[in-house]
Amino acid sequence: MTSEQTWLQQKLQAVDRQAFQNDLQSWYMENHRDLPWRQTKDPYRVWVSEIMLQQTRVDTVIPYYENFMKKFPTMEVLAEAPEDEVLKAWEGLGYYSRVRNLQEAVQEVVANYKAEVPKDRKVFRKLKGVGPYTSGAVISIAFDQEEPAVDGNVMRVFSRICNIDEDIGKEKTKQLFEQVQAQFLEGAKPSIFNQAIMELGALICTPKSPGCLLCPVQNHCLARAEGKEEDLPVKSKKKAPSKKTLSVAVVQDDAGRVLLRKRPDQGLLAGMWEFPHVESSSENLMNDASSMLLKDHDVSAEIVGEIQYVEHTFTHLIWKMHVHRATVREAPVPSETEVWVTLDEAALYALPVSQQKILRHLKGE
DNA sequence: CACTCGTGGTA
DNA sequence: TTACCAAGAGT
Repeated sequence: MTSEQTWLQQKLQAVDRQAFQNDLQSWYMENHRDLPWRQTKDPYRVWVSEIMLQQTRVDTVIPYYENFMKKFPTMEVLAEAPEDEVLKAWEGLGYYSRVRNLQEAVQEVVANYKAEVPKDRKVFRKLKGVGPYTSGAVISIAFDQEEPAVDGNVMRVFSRICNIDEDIGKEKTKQLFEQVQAQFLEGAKPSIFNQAIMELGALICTPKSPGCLLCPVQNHCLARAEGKEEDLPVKSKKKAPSKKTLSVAVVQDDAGRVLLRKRPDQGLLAGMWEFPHVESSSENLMNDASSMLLKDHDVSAEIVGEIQYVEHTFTHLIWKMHVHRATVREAPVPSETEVWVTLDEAALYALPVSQQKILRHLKGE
């Protein structure tokens, strides 16, 4: 036995895991929220909910989930849906690769697994967008298998319960907590237990000022016993987002239609639609927009001037957008990645929030 | 490992 | 206003 395993065993032996299970599961049965995806064990629905919930709040997800399941009630329907329609259903939810990967994975399941979600975690794990957490979550919740599913809640709760001060930002730490959770899972009701840990993290064992006085497992908590609950989990700080100055062109033809283009299918905002823009220095905004339009869209336009300034912050990036109006007499022929549309029609395309800010401003003028 | 990849809520 | 956060995965 390695020293690491010995260290872990000491941590685990300090907690009565049997009693912990009982107290936690009883609490969950009495106190859990009645969320839409908890009304079913359909693995497809559980899967969709887990993808949506990645890095996203429950309150945000609920309306998207309802709409998505209404539009794509089965894996067959989602598999055959046009990608633009799927992206539109995800508009505003962020991390758009999630839904592109989900559709690709669902297509794979329909084609190669008789439209049934694989019950083997390792098989399910191979699908696009299904990582260490999601594989365990869907398999344990939908199929009630004893598999760990380590998310931020799980690491926060167990770091406090077991007084573990490893940096939860590290990949290796996540693997450590998979071992911890696997130990706690033994003899539990997997579907209940895993959801209960996450529910506890969401409602009681919160990042800031945890509700220890209301906690069903406060008597099992090593951090609480030492008054260290506010100091855990340990998490390294993220670096500040970098800034980019963009020159944006709202190109309008004689009929009042504007040019939208589709972003590449890789990288930031993949597959979403946008007003054409180019990274620019703040001194050459007009010229850079003009040459971008000519080079990328074969459009010779007259840039009239700046009509809006918008800042939009991503997780790791800040766009400082200088929006210009430009006019052309006759719109060129559209392509796969270019459309000329009225402002009302523009709303039918999947637009990220940054572009919705611009569109709203145009409509308000 | 470190970085990319969104958005809206909160202190 | 800044900073951090919320059921992570891909590269």
